[in-house]
Amino acid sequence: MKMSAAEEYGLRCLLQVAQHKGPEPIGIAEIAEAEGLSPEYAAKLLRLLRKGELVNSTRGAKGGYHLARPAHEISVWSAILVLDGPLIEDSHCKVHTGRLPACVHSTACSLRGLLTYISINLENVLKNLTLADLFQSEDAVRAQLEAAPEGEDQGAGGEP
Amino acid sequence: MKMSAAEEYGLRCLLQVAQHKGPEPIGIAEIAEAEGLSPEYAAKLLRLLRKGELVNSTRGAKGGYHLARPAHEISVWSAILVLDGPLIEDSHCKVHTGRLPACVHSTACSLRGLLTYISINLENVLKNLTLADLFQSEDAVRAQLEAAPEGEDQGAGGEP
DNA sequence: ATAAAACTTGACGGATTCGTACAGTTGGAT
DNA sequence: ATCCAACTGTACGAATCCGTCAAGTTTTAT
Repeated sequence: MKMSAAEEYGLRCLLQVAQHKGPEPIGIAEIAEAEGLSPEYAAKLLRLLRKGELVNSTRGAKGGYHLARPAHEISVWSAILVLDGPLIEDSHCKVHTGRLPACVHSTACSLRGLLTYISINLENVLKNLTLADLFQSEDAVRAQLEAAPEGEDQGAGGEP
Repeated sequence: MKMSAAEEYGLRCLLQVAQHKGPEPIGIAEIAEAEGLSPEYAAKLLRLLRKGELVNSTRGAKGGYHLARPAHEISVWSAILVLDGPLIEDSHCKVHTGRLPACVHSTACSLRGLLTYISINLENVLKNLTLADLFQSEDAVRAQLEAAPEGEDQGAGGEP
């Protein structure tokens, strides 16, 4: 139950894009410098974000990245999904023939229920937290999260 | 944000120990067979659980493992901590000289606030879920978790 | 057209995790 | 006392993830 490097640094890069002011897109060099990453690594992460349709890229001179949607419409949850995939795969308990009612493992797979719930819980919490919210300070983020524990919509969109 | 193999299989092995009936401890061979793991791998995971003081071991003939405490006093959270360590390390944002108010990263480390909150949220949810609760079916586990969303004590102990 | 800036892609060592293998130690049963 | 079941610990190859590198492609500016 750890956050992967791709998630952490990918999220940081995404925040750099979101934070960038001005009509011109932000370049990889600038993002990499701001986060202390190599330009190549930043590029790799940005590519992930682009494939996840969280950012768009402009090529050529004066090119760079910009958000695909406004910051307050991009949820932290969607970024995590793009950067690291889902917490629990559909194939977690592989069904052999297609007619297996319980998990192949002996403990009747109460673990699957646990994992599913953890995933749903996390999704509910992070779906309503947007990039715009993360601009605030550390304390403000915690306050924000605690104010809307679950299933509440506070003006953000999140997933399309 | 994935569950590691050690967490998953370690939890399964722990459940096998908890589920075992009778005064005699359960052996590695039996646990491994039940979960479809190699005896050596099961032994490795059980050793972790032993070091975390979640199980005790009896050596010699007729030896094996038994829970260190009753199943309803061992929380899923404590097992996850033992098997995979904390979600966020204290050293996550390393402080260089000891007087740095903000994270060394440029985005003022709203990420740390995010991570801290995710960790606390998960802890609150899983602290009150015990091994005994996991014996139930998948649906029952979800119902149980949804019934006690946060910060409620329902008779379990968890950490010593 | 040409050059320069910027992104794209695949491939590559190094580190960590996964699962296995094997030698060593402990302790109950005969 | 001896044997054997059972746990303990280290060491190892395989797979995956991390981060880097170099070659390639696209686009703007001159």
